[in-house]
Amino acid sequence: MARAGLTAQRIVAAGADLADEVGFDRVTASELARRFDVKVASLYSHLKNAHELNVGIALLALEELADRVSEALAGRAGKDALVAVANAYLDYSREHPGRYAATQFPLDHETALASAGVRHSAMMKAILRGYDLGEEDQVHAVRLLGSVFHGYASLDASGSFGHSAPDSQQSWARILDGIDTLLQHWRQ
Amino acid sequence: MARAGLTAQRIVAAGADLADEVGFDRVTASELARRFDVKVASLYSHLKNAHELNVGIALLALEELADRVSEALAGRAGKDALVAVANAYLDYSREHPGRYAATQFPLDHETALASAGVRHSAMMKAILRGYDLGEEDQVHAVRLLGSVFHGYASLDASGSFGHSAPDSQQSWARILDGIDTLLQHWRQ
DNA sequence: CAATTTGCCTAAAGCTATTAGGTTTGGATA
DNA sequence: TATCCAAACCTAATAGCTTTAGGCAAATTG
Repeated sequence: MARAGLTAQRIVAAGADLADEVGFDRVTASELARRFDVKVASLYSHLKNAHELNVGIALLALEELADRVSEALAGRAGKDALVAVANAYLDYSREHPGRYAATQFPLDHETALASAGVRHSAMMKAILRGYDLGEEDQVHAVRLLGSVFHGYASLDASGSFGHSAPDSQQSWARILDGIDTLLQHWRQ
Repeated sequence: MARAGLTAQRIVAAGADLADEVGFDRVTASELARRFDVKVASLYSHLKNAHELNVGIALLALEELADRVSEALAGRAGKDALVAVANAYLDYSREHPGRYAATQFPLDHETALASAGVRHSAMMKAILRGYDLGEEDQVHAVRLLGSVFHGYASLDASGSFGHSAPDSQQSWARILDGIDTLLQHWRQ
């Protein structure tokens, strides 16, 4: 019989698609095998185990998201940059809920250092160039941005902002206004 | 043989403890059965299925957390209230990571309405009494608070703020200062 | 103390993950 | 072109988790 042409890459990519369809936590090697019309064991020639599959999806998602953020950040500064990056995160989490969930998958230190997570930190700091913050305040501000972006995306995805007026988009705009103002006046 | 004295309540409570030990996503009926020294099938006389177990843990955690927040909020206003509530969330997520993760478990609309989630919304709004916000801005502000509290707790738990200086606690204080200021000047 | 309900058990089927070892296939090489 | 070999895929088997069905024993109740 013809070969399926499996690759760690292709399996991980299919896993990412599956995650967006059914949720990151429901990605199983069995289902992927079914989709490739292949026996489950065959996947294990390409992946050490299910954990490695999850890590792969996480890394893929972090890269994709970093690319989008990078694109959003290019040629922008100050509030423009803030809003563009914030929307890049929120849009990604909405378009790719499974992939976005994967970005939260805990990576061991070494893997994390080699991941696009590093680019994410750098880009968060880059946003702050438009605001005048000291070295230490930058760290605090990056943590605030991370919390707001991730927290909002997470609650938005879980439907917490569901069907109560005013709609989520308005709150998001208002919150970003607020964060912008806050960053401008960060120094007491 | 003597009976174990199982109850839906007891099983859910044990599940919550297990969640804190090994993570919410690794809570299994099998492990709980082992802990009660009982066969797995026996649990199914008390719980419809594994999903119901997860929902139970989520509801338990939401109640506990609401109690803590309520306690923190009592007799406080303005920034005092903000900080106390924020710390209630963060402390709970640190002391009970599994339970905290459970609070994020998606509940169907009906269950959510009957849950302590309602108290949480109310208490968030209560924080804002100390700040002078219009009806609509309150919704936006509640969403901001939710995002920051949850986002920070989530990233803190995942170790994102891990071992890089300055430590997480300082950022948290600084962020709450910022949010307080922001709420004071929310009206343009 | 008998009757009935309730609690827990045995048994079984259907998933998923993982490992070990065998066979086929397709491309490289002689 | 014939052969070889490594990679790709398979069969088979073990083990754990979930869920259902039906049975026996312990508690409760009259």
